[in-house]
Order: sequence, then structure tokens, then C-alpha cells
Amino acid sequence: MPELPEVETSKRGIAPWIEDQDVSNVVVRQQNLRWPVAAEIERLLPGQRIRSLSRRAKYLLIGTDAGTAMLHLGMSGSLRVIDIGTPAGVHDHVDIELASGKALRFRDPRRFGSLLWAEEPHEHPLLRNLGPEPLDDAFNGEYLRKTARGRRVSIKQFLMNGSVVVGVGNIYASESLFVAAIHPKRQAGRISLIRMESLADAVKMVLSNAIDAGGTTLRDYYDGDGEPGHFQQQLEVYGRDDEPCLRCQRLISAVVQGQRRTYYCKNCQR
DNA sequence: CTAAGGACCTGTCGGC
DNA sequence: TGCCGACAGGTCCTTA
Repeated sequence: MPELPEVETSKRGIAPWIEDQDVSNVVVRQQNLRWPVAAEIERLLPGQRIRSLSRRAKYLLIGTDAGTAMLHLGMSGSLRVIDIGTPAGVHDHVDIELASGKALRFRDPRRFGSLLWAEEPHEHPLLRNLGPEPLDDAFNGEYLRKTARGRRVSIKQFLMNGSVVVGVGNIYASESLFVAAIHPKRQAGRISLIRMESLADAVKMVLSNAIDAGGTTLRDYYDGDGEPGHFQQQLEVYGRDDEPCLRCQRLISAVVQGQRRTYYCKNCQR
């Protein structure tokens, strides 16, 4: 489920409950996520104070004096702050219990998520070679143009490549290309600087709008009903195949690229 | 180096 | 109603 806006919303939702709190205990019910839950999570985390909560790409970084927990929500993960003692469901794999009586509960039915540990998270092999954050100034049209030079892959798959830019998943790749009026199958290396600039702007706009929309659901992270983070998204093309384009009324098309579905308007996107 | 495809899992939905 | 295949918003790893 989570794309970058959901991860950012999760971070903001749990922050008030876990920052500067002491970890009293950790309960791991399911060790087998995408990678085994790091041993340090159980061995080192209890007794530590959570000093910081930050995000790099789609990883949440929970910082302590002993090291940093790296949490990824994968495809179906979600976080929730609960009262210690709240009965766990089948897919509630990890609880990080706090001295306050609350706990951070990690649920992930598909188990594509992960919970790792690093002393220097930004040097971790999974983070070290990632591209820039989409909302940073380093991510712009010039960067895209330079990085795409000689690349024959489609611009949609290029955008979803984490070593190019992080945080643009399947939904927001389609959305951004629609806003920038670029055809998703166009070769990345054959897009002009001007159009790359409008693409970078589109990515920033689409992601920040989604993050803003998530702000209304922050309360869901504690004691809410249903899944947290399922805020109403205002999607212009994703999932709208055979429905009218909001700009030209022609029907939205769907294709498969790299085993992922892409939605676009044949008339507006060139 | 780039690009393509398989792999990891469970839940849900549409069609027969 | 029950079963079965297709598909789901991630991303790493292997292979060519």
C-alpha cells in the first residue's frame, strides 16, 4: 500500500507518541518478514530512549543512542499506536512497547516489509545508493535530464527506479506523468530539459498534495477505526481506465510496463 | 553499465 | 455457494 505520502503520514501520526519515549519491551511475533527481523531489535532496543524519528525514501528511521531501527512498510504494512495489552491480530508482527503504556504496533499481511538495524543507517547497503528525495532541491529537471542520458528504458520505469529518485511508486508515477503531459512509454533519454523540468515539478506537486491530504487523518494512528493512512486520495488517472480524462474527456487507457499497471491519457500525454 | 524478469507473501475480487 | 486464477500502491536479486 504505502507510497511515500503514506509513509510520511505514518511518521507524523506516530511521532507525538514515540519521540522522546523510553522503550520498555519489544514483542516479535513473526520473525519472517522480507528479511528476518534484526536480532538487535529485541536485544538492544529495550531500555533505549527514542531520540529521533525520520524518513529516508520509504524507510522510517527510529533513532536511539544504541543504533537506528529501519522500518519499511512494504506493500501492505501499517503502523498504529495502541495501549499495551490490546489483543494482537494474526498479522500484527511486532510491538515496540513504551514506558508510557503505549506501544507502536507493526502490521503487515503480505510481509514484504522489514525491520532492520544499523548504527549508521545512511551507510546501510539498502540506503547508500539511493537517489535524491523527490522534494529536495537536488531533484530537478536538470538532474533528471543528466541522469536519463543514454537510457532507453521508459520514463515511467525510470521514475520508479530508486537509484534515480526515491519515493515515486506505481500510483504517483502515473499521476506525475499525467500532470507533466508525458507519455509513460517515452524513452527516458529522449525527453527534453524543458519537459524534464515540468516532470520534476509535477512529482513534487503530486507528492506534496498527497502528503497534505494525509494530514487530516493523523488521529487515525492512535485508537482509530479501520486502517490508518487510508486517506482520500485525489487521483486523476490511477485506477480510472475507461473513465473520462479530467482534461479532455477522452477515455483513460491502461497498459502494463515492467509488470506494473500504468494509467494515462492517449490524447493529453505525448 | 543497463534492462528484464522472477522472487518474496496474503487477501480480495471477478468469473465460472 | 465454492473454487481458481489474476491481481494488488515494493523492491531486491539474478540473469542476459
